[in-house]
Amino acid sequence: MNFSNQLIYWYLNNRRDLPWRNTTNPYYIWLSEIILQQTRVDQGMNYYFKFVENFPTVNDLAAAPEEEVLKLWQGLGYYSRARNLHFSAKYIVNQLNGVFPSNYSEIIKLKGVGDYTASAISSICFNEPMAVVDGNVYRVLARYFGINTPINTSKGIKEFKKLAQQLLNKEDPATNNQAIMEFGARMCKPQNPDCNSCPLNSSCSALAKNNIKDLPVKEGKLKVRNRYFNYLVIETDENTTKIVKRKKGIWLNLYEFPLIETLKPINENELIEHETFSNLFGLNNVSVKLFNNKIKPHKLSHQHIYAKFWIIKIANSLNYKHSWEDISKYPVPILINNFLNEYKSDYFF
DNA sequence: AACCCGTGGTA
DNA sequence: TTACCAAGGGT
Repeated sequence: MNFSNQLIYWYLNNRRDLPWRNTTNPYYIWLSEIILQQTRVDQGMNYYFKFVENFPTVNDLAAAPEEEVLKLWQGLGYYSRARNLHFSAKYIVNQLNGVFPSNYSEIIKLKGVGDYTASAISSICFNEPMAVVDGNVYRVLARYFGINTPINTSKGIKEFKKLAQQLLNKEDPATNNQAIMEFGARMCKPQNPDCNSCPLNSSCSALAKNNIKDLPVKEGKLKVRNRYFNYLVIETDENTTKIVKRKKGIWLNLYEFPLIETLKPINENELIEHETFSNLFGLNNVSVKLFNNKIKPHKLSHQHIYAKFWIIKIANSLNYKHSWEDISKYPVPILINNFLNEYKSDYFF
């Protein structure tokens, strides 16, 4: 048995029964693939159920306001996935008469769909012989064939795609693609792979050379940027506050409290003297109190955000019309959601 | 090519 | 605790 057929044989005896494995409806496969980008199955599962339930068809998704889509996506991260998903749903309904594209070259035109996702959908739903190359495939191929080309270079991307395509079982690309990914996720894991019970252990290069921990090779290291956020949590006499929509960068189109970002941590006096602060409150009589004395950084892939939540009490409620109950309807970053849960738990539970 | 975009699990 | 990184894609 060749490499791919051994993987398929293993897969047919070891596959998990996942909800998106019981359908070839391209809309559902698309949903699952977008949700699972850079996301573990355990983390994405409930989101898949939520999306299928709230948007049973691509028409339902297209008809929803973006805020509703982002709210359902809240907590999953990489929110451009949700924005692109929604954009592409509208494209399918308005430009393609609601018919999901049925081949690789049309599928990859969808926003948020790259080579991996187009290969996955076209093979699983339409039996098109396009090999998927995700993190699992890089790892399995690099180890088994002893390839040390860095996987995050254009050379590596081409090399692994070509090899995966050569290895692909063209009779059953759907099963082959899912087999190699499942194999990478559960047998040839990043740490502590189960080499003892691996069906390929007698011919694996990395096992023979004892360099499993060095493969796959990744180039460069991402640098983490520190940012200092000062959120202005307004409390008016009428029990209202204010949130605003983010217009750029991280958490685009999600909501947060009015923000003053600084290059270094600042204290209360520096906050009050800040230009943005005086522009907002002018000569109004406000009281300021820091909610979180202990600042725990909110860690993203390449940013550490040190957020202070300043409670601003003000009599005038003219410009601050959000009730605290309303805020739970808006999509917010986890950082904001965690604060809300601590600060106004009465309203949310 | 280099950088940006989240959150949570694991060792 | 830090570091890695997960069914990647856009610019």
